[in-house]
Amino acid sequence: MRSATPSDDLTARARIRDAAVARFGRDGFAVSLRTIAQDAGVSAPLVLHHFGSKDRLRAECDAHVLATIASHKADAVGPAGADHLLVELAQVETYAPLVAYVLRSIQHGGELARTFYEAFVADAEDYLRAGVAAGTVRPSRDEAARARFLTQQALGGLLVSLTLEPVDDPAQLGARLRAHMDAVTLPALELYTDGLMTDRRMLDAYLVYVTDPPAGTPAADPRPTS
Amino acid sequence: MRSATPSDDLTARARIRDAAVARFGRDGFAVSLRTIAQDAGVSAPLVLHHFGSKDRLRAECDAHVLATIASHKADAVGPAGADHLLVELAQVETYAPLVAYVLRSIQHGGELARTFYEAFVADAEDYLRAGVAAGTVRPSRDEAARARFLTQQALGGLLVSLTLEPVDDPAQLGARLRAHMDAVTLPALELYTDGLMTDRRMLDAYLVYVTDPPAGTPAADPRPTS
DNA sequence: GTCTATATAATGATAGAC
DNA sequence: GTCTATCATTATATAGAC
Repeated sequence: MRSATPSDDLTARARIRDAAVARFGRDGFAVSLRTIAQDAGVSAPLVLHHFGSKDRLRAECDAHVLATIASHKADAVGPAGADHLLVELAQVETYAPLVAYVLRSIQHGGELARTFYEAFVADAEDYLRAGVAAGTVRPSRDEAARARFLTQQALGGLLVSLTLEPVDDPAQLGARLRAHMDAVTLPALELYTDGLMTDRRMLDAYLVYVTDPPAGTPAADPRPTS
Repeated sequence: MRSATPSDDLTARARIRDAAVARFGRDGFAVSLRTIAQDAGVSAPLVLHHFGSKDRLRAECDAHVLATIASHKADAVGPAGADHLLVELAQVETYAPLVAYVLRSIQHGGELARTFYEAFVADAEDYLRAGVAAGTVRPSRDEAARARFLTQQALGGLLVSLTLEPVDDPAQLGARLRAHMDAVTLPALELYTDGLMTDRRMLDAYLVYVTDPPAGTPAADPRPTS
């Protein structure tokens, strides 16, 4: 294994790839190849010599980020949901750019985003199932929908927070995400512990509605949309 | 009052503005002025003649969307949160492009996004306060943080869903958002009614931690981050 | 593998006729 | 107010020397 020190002691190809991951994550996918080349200390055409096109460069970044995070997932997995994993990973200086890239990816959509999202949903489902089995988590009438819902909201909340108040210095991403967790932990734990409502009327009304829909109204389909 | 039929019987300036709102909402803010001009049935330089620059055109779109939605908010306000308002508005054909624009705006960040977000948070705070006063909503240890949290998550969930599975035909935005609500209602109502946990241990542990933080650890600041 | 020089296409913006 | 013609800039991408 090599030292994890960035940019030193890497093939130009890898240096370009890392620079691209960092820039894409920092500024979005509209950054020019020139900027990336400059970051990597090479000329713009060399980027294309190695990767063929901007799209293929991005695809390679996707693959690299996916593989790297997947391989280090086992380490970081605590009692966590989708957002927790990202927040914890971002604390490690080496992984922060990858986390930024993942978040940019989800913000913009695309294949990698869906892949990560589905993996997060699957993780959540596992974690919730274990909780239900252990008796610490209440069962749901639709476990799959709940896992999807919780993941979507947690990830979305993180994204909204980060989009509306962007991180200027990439080195501060970890601190920024930690601040987000700090702001969110109390209301989240309150909600997860006691809920929001004082009675069951709304839930009961919905359950009646969904089993016996009023005429002319299509029955609500509890299948996931995304 | 004029008929609401789009594109007909409007000054060129207004037609351009509407075309820009629709295009920006549909394809994002990277669309070219030429495309917008074509949609409006005018030449590209005329767009600049009327608005000066692309940035000022976008600013005008922001202002128009904000004013229009604000003026029709009173109508649509039911027992709703941030997302509910947008979903309901998107059912009305005339407002769907404005909703798409707002969502794009939040996805990309910027001034309008923050303005809308803060308005949504304020609405949620009002609505929750009324619920607490009426005895239908449990009180929170930090009402402001809870309003922010719920708004952020609801809006973020909507955004993630829409980003990962984008709407192709703009006319279907309303149906798409309704499908999102359908997928989300059951788990949301379950969570809001019964919570997620079967005991209070995690919440109690956090409350102890936050009032008496372990040495060396900075006390968590429950202030909002965004 | 890496560069300089260049081709090509698209964008925001301007000039000036009508 | 609206157009056509055009400019300056920037983007991705290619050709070919070293």
